[in-house]
Amino acid sequence: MLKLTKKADYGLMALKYLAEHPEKPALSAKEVADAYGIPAQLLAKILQKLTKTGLLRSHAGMNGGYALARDARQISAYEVIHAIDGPFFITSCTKGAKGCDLTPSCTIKEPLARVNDTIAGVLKSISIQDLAEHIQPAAKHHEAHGLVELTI
Amino acid sequence: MLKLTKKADYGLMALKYLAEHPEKPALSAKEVADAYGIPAQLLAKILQKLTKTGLLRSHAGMNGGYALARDARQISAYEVIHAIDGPFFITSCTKGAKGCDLTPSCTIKEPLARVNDTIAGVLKSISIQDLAEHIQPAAKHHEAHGLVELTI
DNA sequence: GAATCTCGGACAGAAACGGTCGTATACTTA
DNA sequence: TAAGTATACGACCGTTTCTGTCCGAGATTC
Repeated sequence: MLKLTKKADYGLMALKYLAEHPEKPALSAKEVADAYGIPAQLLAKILQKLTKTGLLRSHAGMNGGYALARDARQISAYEVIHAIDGPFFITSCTKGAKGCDLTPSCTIKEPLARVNDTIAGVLKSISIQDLAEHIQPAAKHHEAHGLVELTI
Repeated sequence: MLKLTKKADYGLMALKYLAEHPEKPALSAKEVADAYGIPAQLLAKILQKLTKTGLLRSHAGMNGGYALARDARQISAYEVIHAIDGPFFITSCTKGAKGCDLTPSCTIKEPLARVNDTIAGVLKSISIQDLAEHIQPAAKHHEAHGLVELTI
C-alpha cells in the first residue's frame, strides 16, 4: 500500500482550499466540506486536530471557522500528514521504544529507515502553497524544486 | 501511516535471507520463517506470490524450496513491495481508471503523484543486495548511492 | 435568546490486515 | 511404488484500522 489515509487527503485538500481563499477571515468546516463533497463532520474533526497542532486557528460562533495559522508557504505537507495520521514509519516494527517483538535479526529496517527519511524529506519540501498553485496542472512545469539525496 | 504491510516486510526479509545464502540451491519457506520467527504458512503464501511474479523460482518436493530468479542486485525493493501489496499510490483516489468518485476538484493529487513517483524511484534504487549487505549497520557508510530528483 | 459554529467523546459499519486450516499437487528418495 | 517433504491455492476467521455518524456541550455573533 503505502498510501495516505483519506483523512490526510481531506486535510491537505482543506488546507489547500484555505490557502486559495486568503481573503476570507475564516471558513467553516461545512463550507470546505461542501466544496469537495467531503463528509462535514469528519472534516470538522480533522480540522480540529490540525488546530490542536497549531497549523490552523479556529474561531467558534457565527461566521467562525478556520484559517491558516501561518503562511501557506510555511506549512509543509509533512506537518499536515503527521498531525493527522501521527508519526509514520515505513517499517511495521519501528514503534519508537522497542524494536521488533521477536525477530531480532530484522536487519532490513535499517536501510528502510533511510528510505523513510527520504520520503519525509520530500513531503517536508512540499508546502500547502505548492498544492494551491496547481490549478492548471498540465500547464506549469517548475524545474527541480528540490533535490533529495539518498544515502544507502 | 504510510507504512509497509507486514507481508511486504516479510517478503523483503525473506529475499534478503535468500540473498545471504547463495550457496544453497533452494530454501524452504519453513526454513526462512524459522530464521525470523515468521508464521511459516503466511510466508509460504508470500513466497508463492513472488514466484508468480517471477522474482523467485520454486521447486516442489523434498529438498525443494525457493531461490532468487535473478541476481540480488537485479531485484529492487520496489518490485517486491509491488508484487506483494499491489500497486501503491500515495493518494487514496488514484485507482487507475476513474479519478475521484466525487470531488472532481481534487487537485491535490496531481502534485502528490509526483511525490509518489519519487518514492517509487527511491524504492527502485534499492536492491535486495543492498539490504543483504547491511549486516553491521552502524559500521558501513556508503555515500550517496542514489540521487533522486524531485520536480514539483 | 436564537442561530451558527467549534469542540470532544462514543460508537457503528466497513474494509483491510494477519494468520490459520485443509486439501490438492509435485517431486524426491528409499 | 509408497512414503515423506514441499509447494500451490482457496476458504475462512479474528483483529485491527479506517471511515463516517450521532450527540451533547461550549463559544460567539446577531
